[in-house]
Amino acid sequence: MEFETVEKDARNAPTLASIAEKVGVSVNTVSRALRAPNTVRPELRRRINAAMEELNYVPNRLAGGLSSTRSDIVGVVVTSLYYSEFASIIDSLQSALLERDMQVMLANTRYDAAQELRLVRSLLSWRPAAVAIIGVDHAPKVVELLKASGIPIIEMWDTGGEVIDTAVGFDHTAVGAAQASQLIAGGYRRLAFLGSVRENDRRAQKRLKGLQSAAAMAGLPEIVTHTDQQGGSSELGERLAHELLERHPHIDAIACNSDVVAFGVLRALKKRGKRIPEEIGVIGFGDNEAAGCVSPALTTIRPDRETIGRLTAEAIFARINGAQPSTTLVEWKMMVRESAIRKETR
Amino acid sequence: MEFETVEKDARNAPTLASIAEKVGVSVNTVSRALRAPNTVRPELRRRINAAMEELNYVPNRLAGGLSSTRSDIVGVVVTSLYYSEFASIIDSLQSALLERDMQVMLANTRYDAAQELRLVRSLLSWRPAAVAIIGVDHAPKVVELLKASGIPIIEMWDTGGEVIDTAVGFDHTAVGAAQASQLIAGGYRRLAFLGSVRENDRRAQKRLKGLQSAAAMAGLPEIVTHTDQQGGSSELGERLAHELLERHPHIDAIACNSDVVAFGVLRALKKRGKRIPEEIGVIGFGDNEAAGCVSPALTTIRPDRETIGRLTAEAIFARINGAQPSTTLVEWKMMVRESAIRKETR
DNA sequence: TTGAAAGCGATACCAG
DNA sequence: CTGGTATCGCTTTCAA
Repeated sequence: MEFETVEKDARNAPTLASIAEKVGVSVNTVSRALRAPNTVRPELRRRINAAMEELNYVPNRLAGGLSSTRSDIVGVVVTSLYYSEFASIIDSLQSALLERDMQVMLANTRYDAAQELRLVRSLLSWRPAAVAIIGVDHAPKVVELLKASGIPIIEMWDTGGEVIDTAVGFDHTAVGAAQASQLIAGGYRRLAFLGSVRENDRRAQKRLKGLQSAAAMAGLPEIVTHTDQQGGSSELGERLAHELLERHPHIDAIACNSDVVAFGVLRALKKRGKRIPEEIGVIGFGDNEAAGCVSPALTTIRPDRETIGRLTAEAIFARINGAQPSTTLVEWKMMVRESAIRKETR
Repeated sequence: MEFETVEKDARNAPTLASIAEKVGVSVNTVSRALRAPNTVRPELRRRINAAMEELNYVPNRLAGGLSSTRSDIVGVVVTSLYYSEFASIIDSLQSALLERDMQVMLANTRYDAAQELRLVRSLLSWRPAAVAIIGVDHAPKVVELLKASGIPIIEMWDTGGEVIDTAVGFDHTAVGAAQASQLIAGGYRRLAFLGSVRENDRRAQKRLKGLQSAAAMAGLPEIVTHTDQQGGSSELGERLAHELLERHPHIDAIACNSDVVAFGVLRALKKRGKRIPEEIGVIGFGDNEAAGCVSPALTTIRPDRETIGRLTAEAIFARINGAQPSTTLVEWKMMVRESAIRKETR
């Protein structure tokens, strides 16, 4: 007689085979009990489930993914995790993916193109079911890799230009134009654009372009821009605002590239004794959770992040089920608050 | 003579075998060229790299993970993605993990215990190299699963109590006590605690406990608490503050469970004509990016999130390399601003 | 320095 | 409804 001692250490997690053996059926049956329960006799199914419960069985999805050549991972690439810029997109995207038991694998490029390439490559090595990525402007190599992967690619947040596959976002040029219109309607004419604009932040560049075109069309003087590569923060906004007003004291409205920067701008203006919105107007972008809590309350633009996340998940499901690529425009809203209305507009 | 036509469609990504064949070596050699380059003749290595480049080879880490029984995935479990609460932890954790080419797989429980169990199980099915999870209070089943996994488990943000393996965080009871001390030092005596406190948010409960003990020790009257299960927002803060003052008009200081809620409290108080900080003081928790931008600027507590993320990554590396479990206390700082100093303290 | 062969833990197809 | 068997793409001994 022989004894077989099986060392069941932690790295020796139960497998389908363990539980098949325990129940006295084939591996195959156990696998089916998991994926297609009604192809297995109820009583057997019960015993199998009991065994899984008892052994604390956790399926190995690496194995599952390998053999089925798809992985239920969704690669998510964002350009920053600062503040709440994309958190709520990730939040809603993830919670929608949960319905299909898909996991988010997160990558953050920090607006670095080289990093983006590296991260995309890295994500693809997990054979994700889809990739959701911020922006529609990527290095050629990134586009090539994503296209070659053959999986659904959802570009989020921005739209327009060359879309790889499917896009869910909005037109940032229009947002910039809306900022201009709002300021003009508020009674301002000498506009400036200010904020943190990274080299690779094409969205910010589009917003600036929209702002400039709208100002030009309204016959306003050229827009003064004062930006910095450094990450957006209220400290940056404060510094930039001081510098801006030193050089261009005649400015009467400031469009900011983000709300957090705008917060700093408000602080700087108050320190300089400028009355907002009477002497100078301020508009932001993003609708930070505090935008309505600063004083004066900040007029800004609120992209519907929750919807972007949800529609991205839906686009992924649709594409996986064979739907055609598409581009979906998502709403944004002008949040009119106190900081940008000089005169009563009626 | 025979022709072999290999359909190279998207689902047919190049494998180690493809490039082995192309170069005319064994699969094995290619694999080593990738993982241990200096065990391969330089010239051969060059040809292999060239072939990989040409075919746009992306390794299949599902296969790699399966055969090596470890996966370079780090499961990260947070309780919320609202605002900036944990974004910066994720940010720094991820960027530190990148050095070892490890990926973050993200899960969000939204303070739901059942969801946490499901998500942890799901993460474990990817055979992660480690799991980093917010909090030290988990359902018994969650603890059992995490322990049984045999991988490093890093509990972040909180410390104390039963730690599964390793913890990187701070003592929330002490934070609550510090809020009390700060308010007392600011000249206030009739304190209230207000905010969004989910059933499963043990950290908030600890902070409240700390606040209560410190108040009791200082001989202050019992702390009035007014909380809600609903998610934290400035709207919630505003509503709760109004309700609180209706019922307890004598309150002279409010400790808030989060800055965003505090923002709403400030708004409510101003609407009610209360002068801050003269008539009533307010203190927050979290140091939201706008805390210094509201008026009056919010006194609050700033946990060092960036360090928590980085130390978590280091703890993961250390544990993988055989180091013992440990608990690391991370600093937090009282950010003294205008909202909580009634009298000059010297 | 290189290669052959045996897994890793599932899934898929085809019989029975 | 159930079970065998071949894969999936890579890592890992062990020889050569």
